[in-house]
Amino acid sequence: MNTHYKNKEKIDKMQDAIIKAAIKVYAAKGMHGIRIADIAKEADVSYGLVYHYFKNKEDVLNAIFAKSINIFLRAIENAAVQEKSLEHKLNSITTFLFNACKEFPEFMYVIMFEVIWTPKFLETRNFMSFTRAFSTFEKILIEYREKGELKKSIDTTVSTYMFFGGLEMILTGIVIKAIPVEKTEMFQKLSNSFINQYINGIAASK
Amino acid sequence: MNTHYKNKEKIDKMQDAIIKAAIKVYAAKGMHGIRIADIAKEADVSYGLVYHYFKNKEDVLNAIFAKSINIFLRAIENAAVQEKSLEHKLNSITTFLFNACKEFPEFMYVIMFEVIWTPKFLETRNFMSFTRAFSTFEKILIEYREKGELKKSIDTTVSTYMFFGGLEMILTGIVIKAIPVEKTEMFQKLSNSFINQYINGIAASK
Amino acid sequence: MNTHYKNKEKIDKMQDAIIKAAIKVYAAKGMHGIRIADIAKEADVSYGLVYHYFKNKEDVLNAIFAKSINIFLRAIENAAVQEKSLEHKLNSITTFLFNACKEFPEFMYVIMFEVIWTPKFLETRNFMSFTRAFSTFEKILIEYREKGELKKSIDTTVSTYMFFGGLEMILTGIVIKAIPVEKTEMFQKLSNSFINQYINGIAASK
Amino acid sequence: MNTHYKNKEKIDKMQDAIIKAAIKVYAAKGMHGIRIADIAKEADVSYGLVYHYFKNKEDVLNAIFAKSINIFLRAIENAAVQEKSLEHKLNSITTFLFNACKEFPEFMYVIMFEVIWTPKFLETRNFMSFTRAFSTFEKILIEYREKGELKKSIDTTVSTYMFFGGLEMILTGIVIKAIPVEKTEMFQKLSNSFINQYINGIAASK
DNA sequence: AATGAATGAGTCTTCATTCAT
DNA sequence: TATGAATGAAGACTCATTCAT
Repeated sequence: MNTHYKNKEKIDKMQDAIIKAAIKVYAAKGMHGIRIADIAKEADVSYGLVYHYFKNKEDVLNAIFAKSINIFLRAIENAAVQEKSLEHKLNSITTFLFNACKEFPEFMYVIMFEVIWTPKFLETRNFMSFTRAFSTFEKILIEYREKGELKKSIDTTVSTYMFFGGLEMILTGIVIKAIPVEKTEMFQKLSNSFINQYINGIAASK
Repeated sequence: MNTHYKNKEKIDKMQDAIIKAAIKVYAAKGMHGIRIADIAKEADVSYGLVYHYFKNKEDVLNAIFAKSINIFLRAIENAAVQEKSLEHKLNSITTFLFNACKEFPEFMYVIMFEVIWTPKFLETRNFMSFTRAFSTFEKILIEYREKGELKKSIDTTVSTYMFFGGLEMILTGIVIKAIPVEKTEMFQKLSNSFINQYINGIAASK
Repeated sequence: MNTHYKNKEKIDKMQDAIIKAAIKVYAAKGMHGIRIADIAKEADVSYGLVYHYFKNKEDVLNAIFAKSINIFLRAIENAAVQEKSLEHKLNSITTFLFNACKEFPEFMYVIMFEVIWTPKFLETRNFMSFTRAFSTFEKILIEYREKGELKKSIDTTVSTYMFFGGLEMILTGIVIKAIPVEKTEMFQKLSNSFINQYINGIAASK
Repeated sequence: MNTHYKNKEKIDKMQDAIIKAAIKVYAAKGMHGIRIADIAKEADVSYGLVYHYFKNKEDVLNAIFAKSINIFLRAIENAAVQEKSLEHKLNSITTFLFNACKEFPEFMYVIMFEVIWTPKFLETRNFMSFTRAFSTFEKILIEYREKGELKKSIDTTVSTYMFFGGLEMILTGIVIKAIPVEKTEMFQKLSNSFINQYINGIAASK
């Protein structure tokens, strides 16, 4: 009865293993340097097998993107719905991403470097994911501006871009080790500095 | 008058034409999608000729980078030496880059998307260029913090990354037309919003 | 029975088939005229497949050499260890090579023309093979000179070079059909003439 | 009046300079490694100029051969017509070639390695030159055999091949420095050893 | 006569993808 | 399922040759 079900599980597990391997290779060789043969070797399967689980290379690439981008979106959307202060919401986003950097640096490397800025992804439906993330965030800002917690004068679009741009650059700095992070507490310090400065920049003056 | 001199000029002109074509192709196809044949076609020369002016593909890529990165560095270093207020300095950088977006969007596209974030460039001597830009900027912040114009508490590294990250993201938004800029004045408005929020975030409270 | 073993065999067989094809092409077009595409066509495989079995063109060329030179070395070293007269030893070498000419003329053509005299092979480790062959042969001469069977006055180095040079030239003559060999017996006659004259030239006078 | 004549001279001089350069390149890079650009650089002219003096690459190659082979032929044919003993004749040939090795090693390298054994040259009219050299030499042997100075039993074809083969191998040994020749007298010693052994091998027993 | 910029055919090599086992 | 042999399209690069100056 559930042979079928079991197979489905197996397929999912295999696909996941291949995507994980693909992300590693992606991190090491970049979007265009990535080769099916390398992915297969990293996943310790034959390259022929990759074609059982994915239609073609493009399909693997899309899977990498889909898996990666979700981490981002979920963090933001989770934050958006919380009944908390703006600072809490921002903190929830940054903490999540800083933790990801700490725990899956390779993964974040891929998000930071390859997935986000590859023109290919910006043009297609993938772009929508970012658009959604940005507009979800902007809505938070608008909400808090209307509550009077943020300056009336701020350009929420600019503020949104500054948030993601600034955060991304710091994460990148960490990932490429231009910003050294020896102790775990450092992550929290960086996160706090970032949020403080960011909120100071837009908060309504008391 | 001087044949030798003329030839040198011709060569420079040709190299420049090829780099320009290369940047266009780069903008359209990305770092790895770029093909010598396309560059040649774009420059309206045979692909064999590209090899008269450049040793190989790598050489062309490096030339693109060298040409691109300079725009960035010069803007920052020019700003650093001006005897003006912090706001003026930041404005000088942003204005320069916003103008570049307006006048050479393709060019900026390349800088934003390909050159800056390509792992290849982050590893080698090219990375130094960015390091230099970042540290030049950080020195400005430190200087003004010591003058008492900025909060003692700011982490200048975080602030530096936020500046470049935020600026880059906005420029990117413009370049990919996610941020629509119909009128030229818009550039100034965006620039002002950005600088205001940025300085508000770090300025010492009066 | 053992799949792994079978694969190894298959690989060896395929490599050998490609080398054989390569030798044919080599014989027809020479060291530099040889093209991977031609080898593939001769072996009746796609040129992509050549790269499954060999790293690159250089690798194929080296394989040709390795296969070719061995025929030579073995003949000489086998002869050296035989407990027989000098005449027998020389005969053993010449017979072996004459037979090779008869049975694998293309193969010998490659050895004679391309492998032996290609500067590329003279420079590297390949040269060592020849050095070894020559010095193995010279040791035989020295041994027989000390036994008193050869003139004390002979310069064994010159004699060694004369042996290989003379033999090579005759083999070449045969291979390019400048020396016509209609009947098999002719080989023995040529071989005898060569050895007689050679030994007469160096034998101690009775 | 003799402007025309002068031009002819100039042309000859230029052609010769280019061929000399070509031989150097030939010696360094071999038949197929040779490039017009290299020849031009070696001759210190533009590569375009090569096409003023030679129709194409093939033409240059042929010129190299023609110039090279003549050295060989003249030595042999001069020897043939001398009214001297066989030993004298052989000595005249070997001395000439050993001297060439001493004085123009690059030149001889080309003859030894590239020109002689390149299949291309063996097939066409160039082959005739060698055929002629060999048969001229064989006629000398036949003449002396009839005079009773050489064994009736020798196979003059084999003897001819042995002469050229042995001589070539020794010259090659010298050219590639496998046979070290520190002092000039060494050449004479090598030459003597060679001729002695050679003649011993074929001379009628007294 | 002389130069070297310009051309493009020819080759090597890589790698996604297919398919027999 | 799983393997890896086999295929061939695609692209970098070389170099003989032409031609405007």
